[in-house]
Amino acid sequence: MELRHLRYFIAVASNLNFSEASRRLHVAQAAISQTVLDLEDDLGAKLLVLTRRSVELTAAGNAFLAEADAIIRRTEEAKMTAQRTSRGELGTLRIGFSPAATGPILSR
Amino acid sequence: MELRHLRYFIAVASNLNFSEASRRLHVAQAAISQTVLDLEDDLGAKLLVLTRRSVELTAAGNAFLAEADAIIRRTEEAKMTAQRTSRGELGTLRIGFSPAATGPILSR
DNA sequence: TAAAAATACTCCATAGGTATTTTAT
DNA sequence: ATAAAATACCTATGGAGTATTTTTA
Repeated sequence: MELRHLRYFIAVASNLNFSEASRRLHVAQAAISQTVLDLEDDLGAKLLVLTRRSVELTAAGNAFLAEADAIIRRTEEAKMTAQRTSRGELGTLRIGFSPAATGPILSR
Repeated sequence: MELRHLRYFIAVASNLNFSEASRRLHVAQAAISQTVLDLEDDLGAKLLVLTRRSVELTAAGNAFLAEADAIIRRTEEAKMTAQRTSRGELGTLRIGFSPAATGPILSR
C-alpha cells in the first residue's frame, strides 16, 4: 500500500465516479481503476460496489475512507512539522549554563 | 511522498545506520540512500546529519520520525479495520421493522 | 444506445541493483 | 585503512497512457 492508492481511492469515493476522479487528478481512468482494484486486493476487502448509474461505498469502503482521509491529512501535517522544525519555528528551546564559553547556550 | 519513503526513513532512523537498514529491509543501500535524500528534498528539510562514526537525527528528523511512525501504524490499523468491517466483525448493526416482510431486518 | 468501468497492450519513468567514488576518522 | 554513504550507471518492474471491450441500465 502506498499513499497513491489512498489518494486515488479518496478521489473516487468523494465523487462516487471514476471518470470524474480521473478528471480531477489528471490521471487516466484506467490507471485509477487499476489502482483501486490493487488496493482492494491488498486489503482483501471490497471497497466499492458498482450499482446502477453510480458507485457506492461498502461498509468497509466507508470505514477505510475515513482512515485514508485522516492518513493523508496527517502526512501533510508531518510535512509542515518537519519544515517548521527545520526553520526553528518549532521544537524545544534549551537554555543552560556552559562549563566555560565553549558549549552552546542555545541548542536543539 | 509515498509510504515507501517513510518506511525507509524509519528503518534508517531506528538503526542510525543505512547499511543496517539495508539488511533489515532487503533493499540495496544505494536505493535507501536515494530514497531518504528524495524525502528530504520533498520536505525541504534535512532529517539526518552524518557525523563521525554514525548517523544522527536533526530536530526535524526527530519530529518527522514520530509522525512517520504514527502514520505507518495508522495504515496498518486502517487495513485491519477494512478487513474486519468487510468480514462483518465491525460496523453498525441496524435493526428495525420492515413495512412488510420485504426489507432486510439486518443491514449495514 | 449511452455512459462508465474493466481489460489489453504498449511505453516509459523510476525504483532498485551493481559497481565505484567519496567521505570521515 | 576501514567502514559507511553518496554517486553513476544500468536494468526491469510497474505506473500510466490509448484503445477496446464489457457491463449496466
